[in-house]
Amino acid sequence: MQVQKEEVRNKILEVAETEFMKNGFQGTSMRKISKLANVNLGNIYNYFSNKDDILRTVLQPFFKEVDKIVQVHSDIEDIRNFFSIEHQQEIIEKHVEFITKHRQQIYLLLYKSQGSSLELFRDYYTDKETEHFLILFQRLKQVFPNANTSVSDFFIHICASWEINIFGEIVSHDVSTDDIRKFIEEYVTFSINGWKALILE
Amino acid sequence: MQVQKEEVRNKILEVAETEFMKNGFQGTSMRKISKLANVNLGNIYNYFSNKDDILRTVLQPFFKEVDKIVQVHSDIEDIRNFFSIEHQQEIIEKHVEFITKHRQQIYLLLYKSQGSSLELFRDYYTDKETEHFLILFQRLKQVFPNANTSVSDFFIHICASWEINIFGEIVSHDVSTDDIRKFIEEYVTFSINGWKALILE
Amino acid sequence: MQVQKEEVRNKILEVAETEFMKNGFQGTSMRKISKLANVNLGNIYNYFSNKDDILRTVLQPFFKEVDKIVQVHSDIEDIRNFFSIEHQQEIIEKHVEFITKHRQQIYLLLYKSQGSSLELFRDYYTDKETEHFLILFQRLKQVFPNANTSVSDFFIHICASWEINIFGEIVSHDVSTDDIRKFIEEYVTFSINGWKALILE
Amino acid sequence: MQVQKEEVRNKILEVAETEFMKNGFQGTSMRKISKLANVNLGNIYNYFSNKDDILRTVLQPFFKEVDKIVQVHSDIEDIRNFFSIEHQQEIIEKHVEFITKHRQQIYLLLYKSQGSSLELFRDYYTDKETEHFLILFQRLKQVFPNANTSVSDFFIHICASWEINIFGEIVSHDVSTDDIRKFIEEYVTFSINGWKALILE
DNA sequence: TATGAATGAGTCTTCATTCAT
DNA sequence: CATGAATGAAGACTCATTCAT
Repeated sequence: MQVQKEEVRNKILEVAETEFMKNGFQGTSMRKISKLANVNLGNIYNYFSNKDDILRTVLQPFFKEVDKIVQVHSDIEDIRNFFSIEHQQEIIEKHVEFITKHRQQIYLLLYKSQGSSLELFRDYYTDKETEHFLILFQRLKQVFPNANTSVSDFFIHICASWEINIFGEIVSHDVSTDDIRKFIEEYVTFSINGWKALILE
Repeated sequence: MQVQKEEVRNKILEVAETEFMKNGFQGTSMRKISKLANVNLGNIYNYFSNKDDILRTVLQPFFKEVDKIVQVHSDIEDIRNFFSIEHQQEIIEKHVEFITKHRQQIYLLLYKSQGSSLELFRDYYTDKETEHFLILFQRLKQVFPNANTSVSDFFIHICASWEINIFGEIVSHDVSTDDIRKFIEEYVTFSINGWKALILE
Repeated sequence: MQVQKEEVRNKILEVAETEFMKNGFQGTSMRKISKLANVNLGNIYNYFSNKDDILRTVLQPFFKEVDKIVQVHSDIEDIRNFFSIEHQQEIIEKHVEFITKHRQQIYLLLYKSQGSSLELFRDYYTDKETEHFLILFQRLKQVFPNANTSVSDFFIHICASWEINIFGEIVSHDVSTDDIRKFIEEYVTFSINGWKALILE
Repeated sequence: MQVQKEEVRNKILEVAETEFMKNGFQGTSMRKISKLANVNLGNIYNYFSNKDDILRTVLQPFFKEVDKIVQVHSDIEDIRNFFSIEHQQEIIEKHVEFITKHRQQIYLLLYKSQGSSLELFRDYYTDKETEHFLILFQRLKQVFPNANTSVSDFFIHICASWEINIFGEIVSHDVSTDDIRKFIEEYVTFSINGWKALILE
């Protein structure tokens, strides 16, 4: 009984996730979920309180980890290491691991959640990331007093947004892990030297 | 008479654009357009064949220019000048001009066209941009045979996507022209040095 | 065309009124109205904005007159005439005329509007009536200073409520006009002597 | 065990009564009763055969006594005493006692039972009361052959209905016992003199 | 060209009740 | 007795589009 129940619940979530990804939140009807999951329409409401709840539940495992990732940036103990390739690699490795794990959810959240209560997640996350970039800059100023930290807020915002965009692109394109790794190296080289040029001269 | 008709047509387009931007393509009903435009619901179908057609027409002036912009990169007569700040400035200045002019349409297209036939425009445009990046690279190789042009396709794709994302961020945030200019300088400095690091060493 | 339209509209109202009276507001579904009126369900919403709107429209002719009736009491120019049988007859005659005219609507409003925005009409009307009774009493005190006007507010409330109840009973029972007239005489005799006993001793 | 079961049963009835009174019979769902009573939805059907049954059970203690009250009028041993204030006081005192005791049930029955099998109780009760009024009149005629007992049936019906309406008003307005008593005196004075005027002259 | 009524399938959600366990 | 999943119909309302006039 308990097993059967979990089965139905999971079937609903599974079907919903697929459909949301294919046709978006607004483009997916409860009827369709009901039919594809082979679960009586009304019965769905014994498992979830409404359509939005299904989406939130689909994304639950993702949200549980997303905060951890966001906090990674704060743990900058030695800012001097920040520009080291190793450190960057490490950070991004964690991100990519995260991305690979939640590929589908990220895609759903970034591109297919319009009309749901989560449609503003992208902005929320961009703002969070921007905050971390700014904290990073304050630390930098303390350690390198001569650094030019007058970079415009909007550029920082753009960079934060870029990161999320990168996540989006990765999850949109089914890039192989190897390609991701190659890409990371390029990205790190690219941005470290970009930042250096902006800040240190 | 013809003038009157144009008025009706334009009123529909105007209202539709506003509503699409506010509530998205799927979130906007023909009824609402009809009411807000003060044009009879059935009559709308004398001007446009369906809802999707309205969106496409709204974005028509934008599409007319977008190809020009896309082709800008191809006109690289002297690739040696490519890394010059002046040239980059010029290119991006054109982009910003374009962005400022079509701010609304870009926003609509990037964030609010889900459910329409244009929902894949972002991908289409990214691909176009990626192509241009690749052409640029071939030219580069011809001129600087020693350049390391083994940058991964995915990274190039990411950069093309970044550009579109930047467009999206700009049109999403009502940045002042001055801030845009400051931002461009930073962006150019940042990316030129990023590319240098990737390619020339 | 215009004629046909009115026909449909009236058919909806007619069917709705009948069904509301039979099964109450809550007990009547839009589907049923649609079927019985032979009007496409969605099309009903071209005529009325929602179910409640239908009820309100059904009762509109009633509401237009109800305020007139309510104000009748205020026009007491000569309070000395108040207890005269003629005056009472006149007042109630007007009421009965009103009741006979809007028999169905009153029934609907008093007994079958639960769940609609009009479900509190009975209370609203009772309060209005109570107000008028109280005004009447102030006038009485001015003219007959020795009158005992210490009748409890609740009793006055009960009498106001009684009136409405009488309306309800009349419309519930298809009483003939003759019987109504006979009843009025009895009611007037009964209540005038009741009030005399309460007030004048 | 048996005690526990009684608890469950009572909890259901208690919650149902509250909800029926708040939102009416139709406006209360089994789900809500289940949740508020903390009793499994399906399990409710082990105690009651359906929603209507719950309402009927809620009102059972009331119905058990209502017949006694109705019969009070029949026990007129000496019709000569009928108009005595003492006797009327006594009768109505009993009614008020009854009302105070079953305040909630009366309210539920009179105003909130639409859609249930008891929605016609008001009519049933009015008819019963009317019968008693008529019996009373026959007795009166026997004792006072000169009395004018040609009062219209409808007026009697109205008076019976008035009583029920008074019950309704009392239970609707949380009148204090003192106010009820004051009101009764007024009511008795009022109606006795009303009847006198109608019958004895 | 303009009207707005008509269509029919669609939206999400809730209902009372039943059933296997 | 208790559970809570299952059922199937129903709830009000909206949709893009078509059509006769």
